[in-house]
This record gives sequence, C-alpha cells and structure tokens, in this order.
Amino acid sequence: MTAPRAEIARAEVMCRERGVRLTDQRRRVLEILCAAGRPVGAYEIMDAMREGPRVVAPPTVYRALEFLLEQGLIHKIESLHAFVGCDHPEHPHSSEFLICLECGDVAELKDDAVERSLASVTRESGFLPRRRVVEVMGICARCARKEECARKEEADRVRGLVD
Amino acid sequence: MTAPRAEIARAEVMCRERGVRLTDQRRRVLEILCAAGRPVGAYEIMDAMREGPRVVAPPTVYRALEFLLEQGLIHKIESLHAFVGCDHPEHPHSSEFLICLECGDVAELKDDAVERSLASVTRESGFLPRRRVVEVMGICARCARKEECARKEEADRVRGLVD
DNA sequence: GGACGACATGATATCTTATAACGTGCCGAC
DNA sequence: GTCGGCACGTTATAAGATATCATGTCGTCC
Repeated sequence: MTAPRAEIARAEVMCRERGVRLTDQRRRVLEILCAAGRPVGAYEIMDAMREGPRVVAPPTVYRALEFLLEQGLIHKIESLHAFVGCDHPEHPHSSEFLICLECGDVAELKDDAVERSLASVTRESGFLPRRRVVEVMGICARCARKEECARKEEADRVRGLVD
Repeated sequence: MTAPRAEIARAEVMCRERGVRLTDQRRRVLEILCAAGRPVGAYEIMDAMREGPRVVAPPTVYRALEFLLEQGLIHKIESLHAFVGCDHPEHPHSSEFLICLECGDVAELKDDAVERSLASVTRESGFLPRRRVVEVMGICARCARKEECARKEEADRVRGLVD
C-alpha cells in the first residue's frame, strides 16, 4: 500500500490536469479509502466522515464515490458492495481483483492476459465493452499457508494421541 | 433461450441424481427465471410468485435462489443484483457474462480462454480461487448495429437539409 | 402406526445499500 | 450584477438482503 499522502498528491495533480475539482469531500473519501487499504462500504465511509457533530448523508458519500470512480481513482468491488482506492490510477486500466474470503484482503491484478482474452472474446461476438467486472473470490497465498500449517499441526496432534 | 419446460425437466433429473429436492418453490423460481430469459431481481421474482392472495416473503425467495445457485442451475449477476437461469447447467462451469447496457440482454460466455488466463494468473500468485465473477458491460452487437443505422440516417437527414 | 429428526417453509422484523427530489450556496463568465 | 453550472445539504424512500423464531412436511426407524 502506498502512503495515503502520496496517493492524494497524485490525485490532486491528475484532477488539476483534467480540469476537474478534487473538493474537500472527495479528497476526504479518497483519504479514507487509501488509509483503509481494504474494501470499505459506503456507509462505513460515511461513519468515518462524521467526526464530531458533523452530519453526512448518504447522497454526499455516493456523489463523491461516483466522481472518484469516474476519474479512475477508486474501484467498486461489486461482489462486496464496497470500494477500494486504485493502486495505479495514472494509467487507465482494467480492474481485476483477487478477494480473500479468509482475511478480506483484496489484491488488484496488474496482469493483462485476462484483459486480452476478454477483449478477443467480446470482439468476436461484436460486443462493445464499456466496463469490466472481474472478481475472483478465494483464499490468498498467506491464508492458504496458514491453513496448511494448522492442518499439519492438527495431524501431528492426533498422531501424538494415537501413538 | 431453451424452452422453460426443457430446462425444468433437466433440473428435475439433476436434482434427483444428486439426491436433493427441487421443491415447488424452488421449481417456481427456476421457471420464472427461465421464462424471463433475462436477469431478474429477487423482489421481481417475489412479485411474480404472488399470484392471487398468495403471500411470499423475501426469505422464501432468497432461500430458493440460494439452493438453485448451489446446484448451479442459476447464476447471480453481481453488477445488476439480479439472477439468470444457467444456459448449460449439466456441466459445472465458469459464469462469464456480456451485459448490454442498451437492451439489458445478457449473454453467457461459453469460451474458456478467459477462464484459463484467470486460472494461470491466480495460480502464479498462490491464490486458491473459489468463485469467479466476470461481467462485461457494454453494447451488444444488435444494439451496436441499430445505433450505427440511426447515426447514418441522422447524417443523411442533415446532409439533405444542408444540400 | 407413531415418534423422531432433518429439512423446507412461513412470518415478522430489521439491516444494509442506493437513489430520488428539491433546495441552497459558491464561483466564474459574460 | 446576474446568470448558469456545479457541488453540497436535507429529507424521504426505494431496493436488496438477512436474522430469528415458529410451523409444517416427510421419510425412517423402531
């Protein structure tokens, strides 16, 4: 995860170049997402935005999210109804995710083999793609290792009892 | 779209073979989805199920949907919060969809190049996939042709006015 | 045949996610 | 200075999903 600071700075530059405004609300939402480094739901973002007596209603959050999505600064994870900061917003790209069912961690794929194969399939059928949603749920390498260890220990334990 | 009848018959056989029960409610939901031939939301299904004074509550629908998903008889389209009957439930498969933003039509991809490239990417990173969500939104071939025609006619019209 | 257990459904309430609709304030262009 | 566009505030509500507990159905084992 890049430091939120750096991400915000990048976003500022990009917005200025494009002549769009990264307002306080929008920046705040982006900060929250970048700081979290994991998928965050709209209502959770809303809660994070209310510091003190400040009231923030759903439309405010959703508007900011819509803007950030349009600018490619964040992504929506459809299968989680949640949002994440984009790892590399500087060049437009596909958004493909590996989502760990165990720890909730989300990795953004950089590989474009998937993208290419999808492109060729759609082209063949005369379909004009606009937006792609590619999300793979499963167990991340780290959790898989952990589970493997746990299984081994369990086996050892049982063997010990039997012996 | 296969005739709903045929789909239901297939489902009956599959469930019997697996020793699970395709109950009335479950069959009804499957029928509705197959007959629609397009993505249908849970609440729309619920409405379709209430014929006459019959009351059907959300959990009933969701339970039936859960069962049908488990059995691979239907798919969920995450980006639409809707469900569709599966085109070829007889063999387990990936579910990849082309969703037309214009006419709402959904095509289930049969190609497995996408599947393979996704599999290789995940394998490399040690990720163990469980469920894949691949949904491409865009304009289907038919709507693209229609738009093309409309554009041409418009151009002709304008030329006519200018000449 | 009757008791039991597993599974399926009914019913109520509630939670989460998302959007509609309308009003206000800021700011730059002309 | 006013007009128009954009961002935001505010209220209400739509749309999607689940928790919880009660009831019913059906096969099986005795």
